[in-house]
Amino acid sequence: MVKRRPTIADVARRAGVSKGAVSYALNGRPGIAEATRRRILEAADALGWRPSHRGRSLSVSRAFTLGLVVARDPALLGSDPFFPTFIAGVESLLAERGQALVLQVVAEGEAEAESYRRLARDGRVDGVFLTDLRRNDPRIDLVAELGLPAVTLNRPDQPSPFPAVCVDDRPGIQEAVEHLVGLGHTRIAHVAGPEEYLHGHGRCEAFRAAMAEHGLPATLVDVADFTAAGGMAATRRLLGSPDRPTAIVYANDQMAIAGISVAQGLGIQIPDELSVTGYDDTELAAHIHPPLTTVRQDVFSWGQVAARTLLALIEGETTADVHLEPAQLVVRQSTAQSQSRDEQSDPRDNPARVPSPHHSPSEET
Amino acid sequence: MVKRRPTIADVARRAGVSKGAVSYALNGRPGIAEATRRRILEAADALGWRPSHRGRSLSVSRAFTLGLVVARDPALLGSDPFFPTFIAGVESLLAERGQALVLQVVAEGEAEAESYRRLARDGRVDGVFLTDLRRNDPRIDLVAELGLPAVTLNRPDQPSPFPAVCVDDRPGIQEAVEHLVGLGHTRIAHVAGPEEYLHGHGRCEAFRAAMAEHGLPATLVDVADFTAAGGMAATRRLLGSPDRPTAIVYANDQMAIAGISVAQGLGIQIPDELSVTGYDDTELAAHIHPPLTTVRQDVFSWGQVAARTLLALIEGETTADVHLEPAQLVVRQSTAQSQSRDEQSDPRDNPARVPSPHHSPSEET
DNA sequence: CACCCGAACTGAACCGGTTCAGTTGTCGCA
DNA sequence: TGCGACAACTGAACCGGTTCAGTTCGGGTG
Repeated sequence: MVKRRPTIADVARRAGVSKGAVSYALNGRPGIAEATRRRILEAADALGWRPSHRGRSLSVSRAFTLGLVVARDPALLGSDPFFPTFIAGVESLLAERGQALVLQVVAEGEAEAESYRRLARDGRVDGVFLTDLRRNDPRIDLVAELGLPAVTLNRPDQPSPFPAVCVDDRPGIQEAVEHLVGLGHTRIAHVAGPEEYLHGHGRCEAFRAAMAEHGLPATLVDVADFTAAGGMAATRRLLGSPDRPTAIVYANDQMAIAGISVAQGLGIQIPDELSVTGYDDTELAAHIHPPLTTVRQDVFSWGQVAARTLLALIEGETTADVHLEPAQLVVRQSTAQSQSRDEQSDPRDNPARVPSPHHSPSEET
Repeated sequence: MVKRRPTIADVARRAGVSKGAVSYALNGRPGIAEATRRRILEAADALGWRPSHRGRSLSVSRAFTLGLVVARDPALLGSDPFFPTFIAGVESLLAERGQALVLQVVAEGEAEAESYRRLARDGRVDGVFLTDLRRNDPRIDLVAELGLPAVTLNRPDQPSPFPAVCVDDRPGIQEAVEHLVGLGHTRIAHVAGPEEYLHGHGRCEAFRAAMAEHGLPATLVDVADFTAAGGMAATRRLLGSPDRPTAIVYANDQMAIAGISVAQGLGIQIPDELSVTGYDDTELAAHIHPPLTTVRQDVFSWGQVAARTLLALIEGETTADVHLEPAQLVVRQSTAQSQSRDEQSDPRDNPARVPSPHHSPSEET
C-alpha cells in the first residue's frame, strides 16, 4: 500500500464527523462544539493532515498567490539592488500568511502585457505589484481591465483605481543638493534615470526643484539609464563640458560608482575636485573608494507594506494610499567642500588631461 | 448579469459536445474527429475560454509551478548578481511552457527547511531548484524525503538522487592564476567565499590546485563571505601581511571591487602595484577604474538548462547530469606585469603608509 | 446478412476542499 | 408537557477541469 497524503475525508472519518465539520473546525468557524473541535484537530494532527492548497484554491476561487512581473533586460537585472530586497520584504509578509509569490521576468514591451494577461486568465494570482512605474503607464489600464487587484509603487501620473504605496524620492535628492550647496557647490549636475520612468523623472524634477530653491540653474542634466555603462557615458559628457560641474548628483549608486571610476580614470580627485552622490545605498556604496555619499531608502519595508496593502485590498478592505518614511541622505566621503572659487576654473579642469596609463576606452562595453 | 469566466461546460454546450470531448480536443488526444475538434476549438475561441489553472491543477495533481528558495540575508541579497539573472533564465523557459516560478526568500537556517516543507506539503510546486549548495547540504536529504523532484546547481559532495546542472568553476580560476603567473606574479593571494559553500570552497580549491601546478605556495588565502564588507576586511589583512601579495584572485566581483577600493585608499596603484581579478563579470566590473579582469559565467543559460532539466525530471524522464560551458576569464585592466623583482620588496610595500586624506575607517559598516 | 471492431463520443466519478440548506437534539420557558 | 429557538452537525452540491468505462454507430468481413 503506497503512502498517500491524507485528505479531509480521512480526518473526518477518524474524528467521526463529516467533512464539513472538519472544514469548519479548521477555519475556526462557529457551529462546532469546543470538544468536537479539539477532537478534530487532534485527528488532523495525528494524520499529519494539512489542507490541500489545490483543493482549497479551486473551491474558494483564490490562488493564494501574488504576482510580480519584472520587465527588464536580464543582463542588467543582476545589478539592480531593488528587486531582491523588495521581494524579500514581500516574502517576509507572505510566508506567515500562507501566500506565495510568483515571479515573471520578461523583456520590456508586448511580452510584459502578455505576462499580465496570462497571470490573470489562468487565475494564477489574486493580485499583482506594479513596480517601475512609467509615465502614463499602460499597465494601469490593462490590469484594471483584467480585473486584477493591484498595488502601485508610488502614485501613477494618471488616474488609477489602485492603492499606492509611496516613498517620496524628493527629500533625499533635496537633501543631497542641500548638502552640496552647503559645501559651496554651485555647478551641480544631475545624471538622471530614463525620463519614461516615474522615479527617473521624479528624481530629476526633484533635482531641478531643489536647485531652483537655492537660486541655482539646473542646466547640467544628463539623462542616462540607471546602468553603469550609461552612468559612465553621461559622466564623460558632463566632465567634458565647458562648464564642468564640481558636483554630480546621480539617480542611483550604480551610475555614481561608474561615474567615480570615470573621474578617477581622468585623474580627477574625488571628492577634492568632484563631489558625487548616489541613490540606493547599495552594499558596495559604503565600500568603494571613497565611500559614497548616497540616499538610503528602506526597500525591504516597502515590500512588506506593499504586500500588506495588496492582501488587504484582495480581502476586500478599502485601502488608502500609504506613505512611507522618505529616503535619507547618508553622508560619506565622496563629497567635500567645493574648490572652485566662484566661476574661476583652474587649469586642471581640462578633462582631456593625461588619462591613467591603464585606461583604454576600448574596453567599455 | 455579471460577467463570468467561461468554463469548459460553456464550451461543450456551445460546440454541442460533452465536457470530456472538449478536454480531449484541447489536449490533442485521439478519439475526436478532426471536424469536431475544429468546432470545439472554434467554440472555445469564440468564448475566449482558457482552461482554469486551478481546475486542471486539482484534477491532475500538479501545480505547474517550480520553486526556488533563496536563503540569504535580505540586506546582502540586493548585491548578488546571480539570482536575478538565474531567475530570468529559468523564466525564459517556463513562460512558454505554462509554468510559473514561486520564489521564497528566507533567513538561513531552520526557516529554510521549513520553507521547503511548506512548499511540499501544500503541493505548491512540482519541483525545486537547489542553489547555493553547501558542503554536506542537509537540503538534499530533506527534499528527497519530502518527495520533491529537484535539480542541483553543481553536483553535491554527498550522494544525491537528483540530476545536477554543472558549471565548472575551476577553469576560470585556473585561467586567472595562469594569467597572473604569466604576468610574472608569484605572491598571489586568494580572497575566498565561505568554506561552507560548495562554490566558495571549490574556487578556493581550484586556486590551490592552480598555484600548485605552477609550483607556487598557496599560503595567502583569506576566507571572506562574498560581501563587499568581507572583501574589504580580507584585503586589509592581506595588504597588511609581511609578504604582501602582488596579485589577488577574488572569489567574486563584489569583493574584488571592494578590495580595489581598499588598495586605492591605501594609495596602492592598481594594477601597477597590485593586480586584481574578480569572478562573475557583473555589469559594474567593466565600468570601474580600472576595469576589472574577471571570470564570466553564463548564468542565464544556467537557469534555462536547470529549468529544462527539472521539467524533464518532473515529466518522468530520466535525466543525467548536464555540464555547461565553463566560465572564462575576461582580461581587462586590473591586472598587469608584476613589479616586484623576485622576493625583494621595495619600501613602498608598507601598507601603513599615508592613507588617503579622505579615508576614515569609521564609516565602514 | 449477421457479426465484430474500432473510432467517436458520452456520462459520471474524481481530485480535495468549502458552503449552505437541512436535520437532529437540547434547553428554556410558558 | 409542549413548543420554539438555537447550537451542533450532516449531506450534498459545487469549484473546473481530467479520465475512464461504456454506448453508439458505421464499415468491413465471412
